[in-house]
Amino acid sequence: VCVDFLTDLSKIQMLFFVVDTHKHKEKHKDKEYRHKDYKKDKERDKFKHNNSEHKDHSEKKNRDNERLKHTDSSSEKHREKHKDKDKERRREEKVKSSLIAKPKKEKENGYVSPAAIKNEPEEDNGLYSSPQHNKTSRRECDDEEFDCKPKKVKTEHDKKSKKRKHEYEEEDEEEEVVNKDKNVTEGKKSKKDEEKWKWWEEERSTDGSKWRFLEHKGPVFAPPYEPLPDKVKFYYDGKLMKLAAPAEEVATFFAKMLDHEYTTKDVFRKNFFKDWRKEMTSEEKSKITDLNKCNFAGMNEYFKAQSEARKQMSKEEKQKIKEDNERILQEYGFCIMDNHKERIGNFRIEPPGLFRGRGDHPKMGMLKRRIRPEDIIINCSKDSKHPKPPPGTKWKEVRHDNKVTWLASWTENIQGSIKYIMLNPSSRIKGEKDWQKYETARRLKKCVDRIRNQYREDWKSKEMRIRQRAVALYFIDKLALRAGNEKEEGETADTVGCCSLRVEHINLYPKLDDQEYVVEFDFLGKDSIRYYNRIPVEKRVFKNLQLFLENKQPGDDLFDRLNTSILNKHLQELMDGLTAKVFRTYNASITLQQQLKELSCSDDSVPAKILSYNRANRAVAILCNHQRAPPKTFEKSMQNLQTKIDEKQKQLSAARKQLKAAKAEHKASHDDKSKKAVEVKRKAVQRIEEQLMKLQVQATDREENKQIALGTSKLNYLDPRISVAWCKKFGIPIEKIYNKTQREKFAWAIDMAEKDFEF
DNA sequence: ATGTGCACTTAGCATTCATCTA
DNA sequence: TAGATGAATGCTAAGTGCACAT
Repeated sequence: VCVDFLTDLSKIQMLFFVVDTHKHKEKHKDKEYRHKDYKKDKERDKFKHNNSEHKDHSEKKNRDNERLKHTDSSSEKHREKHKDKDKERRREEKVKSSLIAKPKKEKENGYVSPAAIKNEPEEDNGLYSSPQHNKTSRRECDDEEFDCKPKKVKTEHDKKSKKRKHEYEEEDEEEEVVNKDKNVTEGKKSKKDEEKWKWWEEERSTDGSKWRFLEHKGPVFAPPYEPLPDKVKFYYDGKLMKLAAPAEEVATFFAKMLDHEYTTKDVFRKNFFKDWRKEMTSEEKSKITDLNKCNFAGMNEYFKAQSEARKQMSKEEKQKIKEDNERILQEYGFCIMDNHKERIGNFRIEPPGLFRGRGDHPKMGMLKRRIRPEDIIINCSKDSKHPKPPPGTKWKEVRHDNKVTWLASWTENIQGSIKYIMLNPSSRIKGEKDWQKYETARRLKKCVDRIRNQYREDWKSKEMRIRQRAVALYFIDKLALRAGNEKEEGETADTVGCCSLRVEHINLYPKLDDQEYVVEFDFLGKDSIRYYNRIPVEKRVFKNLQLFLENKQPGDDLFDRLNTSILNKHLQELMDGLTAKVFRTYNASITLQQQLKELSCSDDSVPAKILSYNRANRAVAILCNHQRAPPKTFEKSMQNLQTKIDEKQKQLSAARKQLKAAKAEHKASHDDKSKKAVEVKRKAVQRIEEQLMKLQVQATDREENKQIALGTSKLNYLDPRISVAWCKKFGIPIEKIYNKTQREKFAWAIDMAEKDFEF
C-alpha cells in the first residue's frame, strides 16, 4: 500500500529534478569545496551537461540540481579591466547630520478607503491624495487594492475574529510550551494582549508618516571586553607574549575562528593582520610583523573550554542566564508605537568582530569596530521619554523623524553603510508593508499579459536599448532573476543580477541535445550563490542575445544600454508601483498557487497533503534559486531514517502475519474473544501502515530538500493568504505550515484569508 | 544621464532550543 | 538523563529602489 502510495505521489508532479546522489555526493561532502577550484568545476559541469540528458520536464525549472556557491576566478579579469573606472572610495566618514527630515514625496499607501474618513485632521489631509491614485490614468490594475483594503466593520467583525483568534491560541497553548510560558515573567501577558491588536482592520495613514508616537529605551550594547586570564598564552615566533587589551581583543576574534575556513584565506589573513596592527602598541607593532608566526592555539583552546563549560552548567545557572536575558528583552526588546507595545527586531548592537563577507569578498577579515553610544543616532517622538545613553556617554544625535521606521542607527566601518534598529516582522509597520507588497504583485497579475505582449513586441524594436530592456525583462519574468543593480567594484564580492550580467555569464547553443536556442546561465548572484541554468528560449530572444554579444569581451556588460533605473522607470510606466522585484514576488506566489492546485488531492492523508505543500513550496524555491548547504549530517540522518523505515516494514509484516493468524483462529472458533483479537490486530496493522507511510513521506521530503531552502520563499515571496486559504480548504491546521514566529508575522493573513482566497 | 545616500527587504549561515533516542 | 538531532531563532550581509544632487 505504502509503496503504491509513494509511486503515485511521485507521478503526480513533475517538478522534480532527479536527485542523483551518486554523482554529486563526493562534491558536497564538505562545504569547503564550494569556494575552491571553481574554474575546473565549471568546465566539468559544462561537459557533464553536454552529455547528460535532462530529466526535468518542467520548463521553468529546467536547471541542474547541482548549484554551488563558489568563487569565480574570472572576476579577477573583470576587476583588472575596469580598474580605470574605479572611483575614489567614499570611505571617509560622512558625519553629515541632517537634523530635520527632508520633506519627501508622499509614499505609496494604497489601502485607504475614501468612504471611511477618520476624524484626526492630520490624516484627513492625505486621505484622498495618495500619489499613486493621482498620478496615472491607467487604473486597470488598481481595483484589487480596494477589494482588500481593511474593512471597517468594527463591532460585528471583531466578535467573529476574536473567537477565531481564541481558537488559535488554545491550540497554541496545548501544543506548545504551556508550562514554561507560565513561569516566565509577567510581561508576557501584556505582550499577549498586544498580539491581539488587529492593525489590519484599521485605516492607514496616507501622509507618508510612519508613526505618530514612538518611545523606546535605546539599544543594548555589546558587553565590554574582558581581558584573558594570565594562564592563557599567546606566542609569537615561539616566544611567550602578553598583549595589551586592545590588541588582545582583536587577537581573540581571530583565535575564535581558527577552525573556520576563513582563517586560511589569504585575503582574510591580510585584512585581519593589517587592522590588527592598528590596535597594537608601538612595541607590539614592532615585534609582531608576520601573522604566520603567531600562535593563537592557547586562546583557541581557552574559548573551546569556555563554551564546553557553558554547556556543562547546572540547570540553575542556565535558568538564571535565561531569566537575565528575558529581563533585558522585556526592558529593551519592545517599544511603544502609536499606543501599542511592539516587539523590536534587533535591539542589540552588533558586537565587534572580524568582518565575514560572503563569497570572494575583498574586505573579509577586516575589523568591525565596537560601536559606542557616540556613534548612535536615536529616533523617537519629541514628546516621548527619550532613551538614556549609558552613564558618562552621549548619543551622537537624537532626532524625531516620523517619515522613517527605525529607532536607532549607526554607520558601520567596513562599507560605510548605515545599520538600523527596526521593529519585528510581526509589527504593524512591517506587516502593512508586507501586505502592500503582495497587493502590488496581485495588481501585476492583472496586467502581466499585457506587459508580456509588450516586451515580446519590443524584441523587434529597431532601438537597441529597447530590445535589451525587453530581453532583460523577459529573463526577470521567466527566470525570476533579481534586478541587478550596479555595484562599486573592489568593495564587494563580484556578483551580478539581470541588468548587470556580463558576456562571460551566458553561453548560447543554437542546438543542444534535442532542444533549440538554448541559453546557459552561469553566474554568482546575491550572497555569491551560483545560478546555473540552461533554458530554451524563443528564437527572437536568441537572435537578440547574439546581437548583444557582437564585438564584446567576456568582461563586458551583456546589456550595455540598460541598468536597473532605466528598467524600473519603464516598468513604472507599465503599471503603477511596478519594479523588477515585483516579478519575483508575483511569479513565486502564482507558482505556489498553481502548484498547490495541481498537487493537492483532498483524499490524501494529512502528511501527504503537507508533502504536496512542501513540494509546491519547493518549486518556488527552485525558481528563486534559494539554496542551502546540504546539512553536514545529511547522509547519516537519511540512513537513520531508512533504518527506521526498514524496521517499520518488518514490524508491518509481523503484524500482518499476526492478523492472518487471528483471522484463522476466528474462522475456526467463531467466538467473541477471537473476533475481538482480529479487530485488535487489524487496528495494529493499520496503525503501523500509517506510521510507515509517514516515515516514507518524511524521507522523500527530506531527500528532495537536500540543497533547497524553503524558508526564504515562505517568508518573503509567498503571499501567506494562499497558504492560509489552502489550509482552510483542506482542513490542515495552520501550525503544520507556519511555526510560531511565522504565524506572528502572518497574523494578518491568517485572520483575513478565507478558503476561497485567490492570489 | 549619472552618482550617491538612505531606508528598507531579502538572504544564508551560526547558534540556540526543543525533542527524541539510547 | 545525556547526547544527538532537527527546527527555530538570531545575526548581519547583501540586495533593491527611491530621492535628491550634479
